[in-house]
Amino acid sequence: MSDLKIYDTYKREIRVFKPIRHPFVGIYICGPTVYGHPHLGHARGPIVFDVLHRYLVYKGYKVRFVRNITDVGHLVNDADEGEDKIAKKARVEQLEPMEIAQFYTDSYHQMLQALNVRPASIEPRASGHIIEQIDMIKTIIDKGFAYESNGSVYFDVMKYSKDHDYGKLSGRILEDLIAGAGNEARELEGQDEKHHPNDFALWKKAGPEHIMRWPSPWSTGFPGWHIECSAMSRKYLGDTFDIHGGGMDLLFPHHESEIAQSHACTGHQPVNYWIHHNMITVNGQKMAKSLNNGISIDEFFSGNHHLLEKAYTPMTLKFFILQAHYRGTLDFSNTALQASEKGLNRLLQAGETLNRINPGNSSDLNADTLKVELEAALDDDLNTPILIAGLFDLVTKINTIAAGQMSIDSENLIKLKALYQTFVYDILGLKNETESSSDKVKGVMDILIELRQVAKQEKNYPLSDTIRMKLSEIGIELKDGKDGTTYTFN
RNA sequence: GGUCGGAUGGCCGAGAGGCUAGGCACGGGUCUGCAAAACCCUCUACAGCGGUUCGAAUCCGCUUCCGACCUCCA
Repeated sequence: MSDLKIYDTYKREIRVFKPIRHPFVGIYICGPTVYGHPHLGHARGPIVFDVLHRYLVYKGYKVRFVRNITDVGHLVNDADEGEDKIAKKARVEQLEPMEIAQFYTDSYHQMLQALNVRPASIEPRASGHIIEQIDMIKTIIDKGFAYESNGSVYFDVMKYSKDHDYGKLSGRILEDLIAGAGNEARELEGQDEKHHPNDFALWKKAGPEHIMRWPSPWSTGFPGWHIECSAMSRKYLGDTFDIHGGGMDLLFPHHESEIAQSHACTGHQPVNYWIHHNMITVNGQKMAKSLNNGISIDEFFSGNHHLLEKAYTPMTLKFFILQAHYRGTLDFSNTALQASEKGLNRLLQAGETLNRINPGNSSDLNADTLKVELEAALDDDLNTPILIAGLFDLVTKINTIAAGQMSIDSENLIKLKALYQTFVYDILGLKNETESSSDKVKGVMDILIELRQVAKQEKNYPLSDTIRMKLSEIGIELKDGKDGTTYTFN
């Protein structure tokens, strides 16, 4: 099997993936902040990294997949100031902060399940790792890269920069950050607590309005946003681990700060491969509340949104996302979604056609060659569009065989079935969403099809068409083929 | 203002010096009582202007337009 090559944001090049300790692979993905229902954009990361996860398992690696839940520390206006998002929501709705975090965590999990995303090995919560975060902050202070100021603790970016590359991951130059054109208007409370404007908070002293608060050596307060990922990834994956993933929008300041904190704390680069996926756009622009183009996952699946012409299934969304490369932006549109819906249907349909094929004596295709081609697509920086193109070539071949214009021997047929199972279902994680029929339903369908067949033979077309139409109305499609009638549930 | 990325056929989207995506839509055909499905055929594009090259969508330069990040963000 050839090597997986993946684009590393830090080194800015495609690199061959080599785990630190073969065959173990540690992956950390930045999960959601649970203060609202997930929207369309939240689906991309889990889907992309799920394919990575599944493909690594396919390649024989033992993967520990960690995806966190941020349930503290994110602030409304600014990384260092303002109200905690979760605490704010709590006051508005008069609920316990943890109740809200739980509610939206469940909502997020429902999305993952609908999208057939494999569960994480560990799903740590920031609120459950306050001790680890405080510990890490202590170490960073001891090593001289952070200082306390009025009960809060800040990371000393200038000091860190003397011997380290702050800004390398996100391609930022410290001087530009300091100049910060466009940032002049920012008037931040507590900015005077910092030695330097670029310093970021590791611990914040809580004002009386903060409901979520924990004791610490410096004050009763709460951890800064970035420290949770550093503390949790270190706890479960070690000082240096294989892969860290997330959205491109997290590059700065979040991931940049993570590197700084972890490096300052442990003396090691925390991550070997940084993988970032791009954003989903609507009419060429990122989804944002101010543009009123945000579509929640629920709205998407129900079709209940002014930008949606109809409801789309989770698998349609997944397939739509997988038809584009993860590093490019992906523009949402109804026509594109509907194209994906039909394409997916064709792909899944061919999988069933495959089960009806009878092997012949000779073979017009070689399953081993196909396998190599499909793997090559994913090895090339997880190029799912190419993989899918290859699968559609397969669809054409399967259909041609089914139509009797090509043949396949039993050995290749068995391999082909396995190939289809592996790539379509196991790696891409697609599944058939139509209801599976019980034996009884199957029996009823057989009776109906037989009755209709009789009607057709008697040229009683009004009756046969009525049967077909009525079934269609309840979502069952009849298709008359050469070898009899088949049906699909819509 | 700074940094980084884009501009591909009707739409979505790969590719990345000579071959060629793929899906959907459109048009024609085979099959069929009709329909659907399936299959076959057709549709040959790379923002503009220069340059490098035997050859450029792909490399270089300039221009125009678009986006992301710089603040919470998947």
